[in-house]
Amino acid sequence: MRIAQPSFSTRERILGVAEALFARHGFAGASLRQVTAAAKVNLAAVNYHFGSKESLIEEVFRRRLDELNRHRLAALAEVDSTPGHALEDVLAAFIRPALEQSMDSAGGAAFVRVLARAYAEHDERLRKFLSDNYGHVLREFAAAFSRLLPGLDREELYWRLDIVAGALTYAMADFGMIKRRASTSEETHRELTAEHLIRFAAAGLRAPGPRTRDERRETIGGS
Amino acid sequence: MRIAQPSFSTRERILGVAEALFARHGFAGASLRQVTAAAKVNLAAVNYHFGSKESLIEEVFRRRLDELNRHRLAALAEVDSTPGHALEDVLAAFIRPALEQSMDSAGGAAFVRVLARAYAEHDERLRKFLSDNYGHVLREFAAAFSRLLPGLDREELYWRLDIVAGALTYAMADFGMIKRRASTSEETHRELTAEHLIRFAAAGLRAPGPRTRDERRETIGGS
DNA sequence: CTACCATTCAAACGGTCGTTTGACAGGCCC
DNA sequence: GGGCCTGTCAAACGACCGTTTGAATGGTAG
Repeated sequence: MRIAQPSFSTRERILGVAEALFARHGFAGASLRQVTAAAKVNLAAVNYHFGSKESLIEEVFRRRLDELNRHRLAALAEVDSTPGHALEDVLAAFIRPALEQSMDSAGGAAFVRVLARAYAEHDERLRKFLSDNYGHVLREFAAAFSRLLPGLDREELYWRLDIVAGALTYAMADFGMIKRRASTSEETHRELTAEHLIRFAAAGLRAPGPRTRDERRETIGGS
Repeated sequence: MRIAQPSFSTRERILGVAEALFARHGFAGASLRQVTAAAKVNLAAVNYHFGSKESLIEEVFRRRLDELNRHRLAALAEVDSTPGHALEDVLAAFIRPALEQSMDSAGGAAFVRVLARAYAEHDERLRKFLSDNYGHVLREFAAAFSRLLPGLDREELYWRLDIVAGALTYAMADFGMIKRRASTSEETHRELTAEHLIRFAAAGLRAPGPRTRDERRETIGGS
């Protein structure tokens, strides 16, 4: 596997390789020696350019999250300005940029695993860092969803968006047992994943609220 | 935080503490020295009782997964033998035991983070181990779901179950932004989570299939 | 009591870790 | 030219890692 790209600067090569190795072995599991060796740079270069391993980790996050957030907000803005847009369109604006980045050729695939790992690490420092970069995006989307789901109160909506985010994170990191068949390309697989997620999430978001439980009976009794 | 419980055997104390520390710092991040110190046992005890750190990790998994699978299958068997049971009941058999374990007082809470971490680690060895212990349970549930959703073909069902598993894992590990309020007890919070997950997942599973996309229009066009 | 066995223990093994150091090279401005 | 800043490099620092060793411990069977 090609990791180092000598045409890039030392700093960028470190970032790219670190992303790939953090994804594969975790933050604690990937050592600076592995990173610098794979990037074909000197060991001391990390501490020179980033100060510490911890700062390197943060920089790996910042680079990708800035890009993802830009794409998401741009997609949301376009959807929002389209009259008569549907719930599925807002979901697509949230889900598609993430999946696209998760399968982009230049290392984005690695990053989503890094992101999933960060969630798993459950580190408070890192969580705050993510919330700072992520929070306002999620709030904007919540507002867009709220406009399309006027019957849903705020708390109920946040519950459901939380579930959507969970399913998306899981899908991006390719955790599940659904394996891409060798016959289907990455793009096709991404498109399939996006369609399934959007369809599932739209139905889930539209589900009847907790109070009006009676409406379920007619559907349940069916078979 | 109380970790060591001197009344338990050395072996069990190591397992409990290891679970807690793996959850907090990861498999690579938690050292045997930290584990043995917190468990108040000798450093060599791990290699004596488990052979290696790797085997200790596997044992941490086996202990909890055996219990979880037993509960899930028992709940499924009871649901299956109830005439006229609903999709929500099968979902409850899948989701409730997991959430119960994730909030049980004796360290189960830590385990789900360990589980989430294992997913994130994406290690092939560990993944196979999980699939061996997990696979047949998931297949049984898939069959039960299939009976209640006769219109859904096999592949579509697996896609959706994958999404449910993702949302459940995410919810168990408490990744999301929905925070339990100080006023609500753990049990109440667990019950709320279960209800939301079940309602959301039931709607997602019942969503119209990919072929018959036209049916969505009436729902979308609404607002 | 003796012999045995499972268990615990302190100590040490070789290795790898993140970080620091000081020397060295080259471009750039004065 | 000389001084300076940026970047790279090999080497070393102390700390911590998983594992192994061999002796000590204590209960139990013969």
